[in-house]
Amino acid sequence: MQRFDSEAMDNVAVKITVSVEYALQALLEVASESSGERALSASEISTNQAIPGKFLEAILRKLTQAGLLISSRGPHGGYKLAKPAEEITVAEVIRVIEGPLAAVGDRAPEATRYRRSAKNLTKVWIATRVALRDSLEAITIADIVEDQFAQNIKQVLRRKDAWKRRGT
Amino acid sequence: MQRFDSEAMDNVAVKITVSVEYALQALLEVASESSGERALSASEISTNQAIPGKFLEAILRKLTQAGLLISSRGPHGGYKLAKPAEEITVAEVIRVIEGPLAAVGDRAPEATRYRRSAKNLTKVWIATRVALRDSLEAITIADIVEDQFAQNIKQVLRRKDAWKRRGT
DNA sequence: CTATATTCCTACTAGATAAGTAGGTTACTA
DNA sequence: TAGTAACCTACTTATCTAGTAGGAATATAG
Repeated sequence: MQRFDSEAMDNVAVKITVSVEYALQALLEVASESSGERALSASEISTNQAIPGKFLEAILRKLTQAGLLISSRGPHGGYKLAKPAEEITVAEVIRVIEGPLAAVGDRAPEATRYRRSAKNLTKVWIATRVALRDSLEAITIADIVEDQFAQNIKQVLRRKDAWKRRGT
Repeated sequence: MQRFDSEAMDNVAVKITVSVEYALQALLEVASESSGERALSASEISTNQAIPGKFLEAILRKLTQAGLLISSRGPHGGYKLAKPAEEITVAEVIRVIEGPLAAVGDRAPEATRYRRSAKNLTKVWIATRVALRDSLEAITIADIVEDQFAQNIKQVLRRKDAWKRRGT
């Protein structure tokens, strides 16, 4: 199952939470059904993607309130995409579920201030945020469903070391 | 002081912790002094960079144990870089202090598995990790002290939107 | 050899966050 | 009007973050 060894691996710089995972799984499930105009219920998504039911409901509600999904109640109710899958980016989903893409302590990257020799640290955080944006804003729900990523992303995925861990 | 508004901003995808900030500030301080071969004490670093003393000590110890710093005790003791500042990358520092660069839930990106329409989600996490690596492994302590970043990083920093927040 | 400076080590803590669970309320529709 | 489904509020348990406290080991100067 290849989890990180519990020793010395407690923390991590970029942590994609399971909430974000679930949100994307749900959107992908809805997107792949959405051609038929049928609404997908929370419990269908829950069983199809193996996500705890009540937890998923909260996530779907967030996505609905943020305008990514449209919900309808009662029999044959459920969720549909509020806009084309081509227009929903991974970055957008993360921002809805977790907030800003990048933070340093609890400040925005451009709000950090350092003294003396550390003056230029802010530039590091800015560059990091840009790197993330360039990647996550370039990938849409439609791309993932259809396995049709942009050229630069495809190049990245072909790199031999991309799939290998560093260290340890 | 431009912190994130406490509403709806609790979480974040990429969180650089203050431990990592402190570690980099400390290394930068040591690097800028290190020309004179003088060792810098924890309390000097603490006051120069405004970092809580005892907290900093623990971080310096980690950096020492990981082989980034060399320590000496007693009067005139303190810390020096264990290798040239050009050979210490930001990615390396993050891995020492926090562990792996990227995690999804508590798994490594390549260890994630999804079903049905979510099959290709793993590729998203791989691409994200590569984006981070390309940025953070390209920046060294020397680059930051001297304000001499690589060309691609400099280009990124000149982009008009790099310094602006999205959303909100 | 002793006082002092400094790193090293262990333990504790308050508050926040992550990942759920439980139970009920509202709304739609057949 | 019965059942299906979304909606809402509250609670829980374990872990992590950003510290603090107090002392033990070690090197140097006089």
